[in-house]
Amino acid sequence: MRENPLEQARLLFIRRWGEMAASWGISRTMAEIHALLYLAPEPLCTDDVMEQLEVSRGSASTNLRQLENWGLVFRIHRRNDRKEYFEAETDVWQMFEIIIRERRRREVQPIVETIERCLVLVEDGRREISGEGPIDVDAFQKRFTEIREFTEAMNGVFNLVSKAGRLGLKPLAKQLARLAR
Amino acid sequence: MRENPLEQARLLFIRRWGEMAASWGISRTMAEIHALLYLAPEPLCTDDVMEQLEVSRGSASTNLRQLENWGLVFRIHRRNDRKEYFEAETDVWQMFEIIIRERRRREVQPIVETIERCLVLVEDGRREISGEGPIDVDAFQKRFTEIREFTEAMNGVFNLVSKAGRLGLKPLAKQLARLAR
DNA sequence: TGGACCTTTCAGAAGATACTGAAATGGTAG
DNA sequence: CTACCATTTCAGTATCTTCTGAAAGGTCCA
Repeated sequence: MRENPLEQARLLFIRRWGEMAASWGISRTMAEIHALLYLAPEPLCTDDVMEQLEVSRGSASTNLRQLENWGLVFRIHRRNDRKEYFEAETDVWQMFEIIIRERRRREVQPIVETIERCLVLVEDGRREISGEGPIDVDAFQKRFTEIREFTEAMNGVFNLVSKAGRLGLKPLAKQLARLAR
Repeated sequence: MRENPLEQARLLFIRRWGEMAASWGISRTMAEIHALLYLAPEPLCTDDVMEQLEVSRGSASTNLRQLENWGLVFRIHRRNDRKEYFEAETDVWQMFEIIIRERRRREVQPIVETIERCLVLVEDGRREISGEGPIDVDAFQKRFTEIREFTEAMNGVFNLVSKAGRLGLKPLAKQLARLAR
């Protein structure tokens, strides 16, 4: 089994996927579980995960739950079997959409709201110090508006890409990509 | 100073930028320093950073160096002044390009290479087990090719977006974005 | 050459994050 | 209701990351 190339590929991918996740603020184990399920030909149960990745029951449970919350993994019940099985989303475009949507909600939204708040504060400040001092309020404000414009543009780009994926327009995305060169 | 709205905005933004960074695998302090410099009307020196963010000299030095390595911050020398000053890249499109280019090089490239390697291994495995057992090699291989296609498409999209920014075609990016709705 | 001034480095400390193992909880069938 | 099986929770622990403070390293000028 150790020198079976298919098995080698499987283990290599799982390891690398976990390593990469670390630099993206995702725990190594969670990513490894995701990779394991992504490659699995059929749903796995908690004990399969524990055994294959050598993690504790607690860790497996917690991470599977989190993956489920992200919407990247589904819980499956089987008749005459109390165990729960888990299956990964295998459409990479769908995965992309899920990840972007969730990260936007959890991590981008707060900064967008902060920018809006900052712009309000800058307006307040501008009124307060009108005709006073050498402070360049315009330049200060510009830093905020530019970030806002950027996030709006990015928002749109991601919508476009995910729409392209959803409609099965993968070739279109490629086409778009080629345009850029 | 505490109730000056401009100052409030500045502190709020720095705080939030640092918090957000944590979920993206970037250290809080490094992000705060970046935000501080991004909003600063003129270059700051190490002591300014230490004072304003209440961090040690070692931390300031290390993080400034890292930001410089990323290309997000520039080191500036002044005549008749031994101190070094630091200034942030303020063009957000440029920032985006830098961040994507660096993360791609450091974090996406390894997974791409792994995928290629996996595909080679799968071909080896296919030969080895030809006409044997019930293992569905095709399905297994498909998981890898789909990720490869996806990364290629993404690559192209990012090239397009960064080109749009580079050419000053920000309105185009917005237009593209609107298309998606 | 020596001293003033700054930056970098790094060992140890602090802090954050994730994991373990076991107890508590939940749910199902007899 | 009880026994059984599986999942969840959580306090304690391990591990990894980042920070601190001080010493070492550079550089410039008198």
